[in-house]
Amino acid sequence: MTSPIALIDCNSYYCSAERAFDGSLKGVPVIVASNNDGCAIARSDEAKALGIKMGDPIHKIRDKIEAHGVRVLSSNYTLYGDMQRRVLAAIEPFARDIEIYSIDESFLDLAGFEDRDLVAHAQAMRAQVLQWTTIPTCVGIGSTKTLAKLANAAAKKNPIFEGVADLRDESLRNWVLDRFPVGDVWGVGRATAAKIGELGIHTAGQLRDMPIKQARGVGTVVLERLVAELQGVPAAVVETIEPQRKGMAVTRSFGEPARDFDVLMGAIAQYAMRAGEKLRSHGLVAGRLAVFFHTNRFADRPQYSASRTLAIHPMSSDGLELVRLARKGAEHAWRDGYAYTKAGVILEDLIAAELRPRTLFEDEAGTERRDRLMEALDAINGRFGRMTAVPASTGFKRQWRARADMKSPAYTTRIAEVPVVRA
DNA sequence: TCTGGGGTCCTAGGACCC
DNA sequence: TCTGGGGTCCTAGGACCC
Repeated sequence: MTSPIALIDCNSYYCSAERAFDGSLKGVPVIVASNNDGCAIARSDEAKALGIKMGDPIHKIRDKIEAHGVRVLSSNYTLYGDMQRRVLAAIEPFARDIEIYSIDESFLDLAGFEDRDLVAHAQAMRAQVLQWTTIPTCVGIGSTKTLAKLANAAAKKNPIFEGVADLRDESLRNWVLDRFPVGDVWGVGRATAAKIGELGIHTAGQLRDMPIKQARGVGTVVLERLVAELQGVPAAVVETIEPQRKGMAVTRSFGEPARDFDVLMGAIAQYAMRAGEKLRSHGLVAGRLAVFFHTNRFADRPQYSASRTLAIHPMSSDGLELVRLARKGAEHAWRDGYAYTKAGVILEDLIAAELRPRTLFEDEAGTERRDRLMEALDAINGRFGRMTAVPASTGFKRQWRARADMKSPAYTTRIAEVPVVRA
């Protein structure tokens, strides 16, 4: 008998986090926009009811926004990250182990809690999160991660569950699975849904009943595992230790297109510096750097997209070295005459800094000097804000900087911006 | 005028080796 | 006339997720 798994996730998380500090957002449609205020990435129930979809470009729903007084906010990741800590603190006593799956979702290993009424247990957990953070949540319970995820979606969609769906009971599970669109199953995307749709599989129940060998043939091992999980056979466990990350990226769309190399390089230099900072904050070094940039693929204009990958040798987290390599790649890939709207720096081949292989003829003293320089840079930028101290190559005008015109304050992480309650 | 950012995993196919 | 087989490693690209 496997122990029950729960998935708890926050409803309209970014919107809910914003509402925690701004009462005027309650009861009205709210959307949080992606970087550059480009598209809607979180919608309150009221906004969903207006037909605003995930990923809708803001400029295409302007009419709706104005007609219904939709409040649009730029994303404030510092706030969402800090609120996540508080949500996790509320959840912690209710599970044996927690796997943080995303900024607003966690899998819980409920081993040891089986003897309790798990629905009541989950309701108590939701109440705790709500009380500590004002953020509403839903909980799904099942014998596998896929079923817990599916239960969670059911709890969200169907009010009869009152926020908690426990699908360990077979007849209830069958009832839900038979009504659950296969395209909404965790791991079934557009391509897979179309492929198995042709075979007459349209519900989660039908996918569960697909012969496992056929699943392997139609999809890959991924679909095979998914069918097993729907049948209640775990193909994955709640992972309690954070796995070593494999890559990291800093990529951005520009507020204004870049037409000359220096402007583009300014953005790329900043991303490379930021990537180095991220590496160092995780105690990692990278062995490979990729730099890319491209034109706006939605625009009816000449298109160009380029990327270059370079070895970082010796492996390093030195921001200035990353900038140097990124420049080399960008120079190589550069083509005149285009309006570039997005660029990025991606680091791969990551390992812990202390495991970094030493190379022959390494300039030990030089490396150490650089390490100290980076330490000082991190200290300055940590204390006075990102981008306080930067290499001159990032430029001074930074006209590529993203728009974020409707960003909420750093309510919880910046003393000058904490909310003030007046008597 | 204006369409996000950051991840993971899997597979196929080429290079290379013995 | 007759021209292997099997393994590893790496990369690019697809699919999917939040």
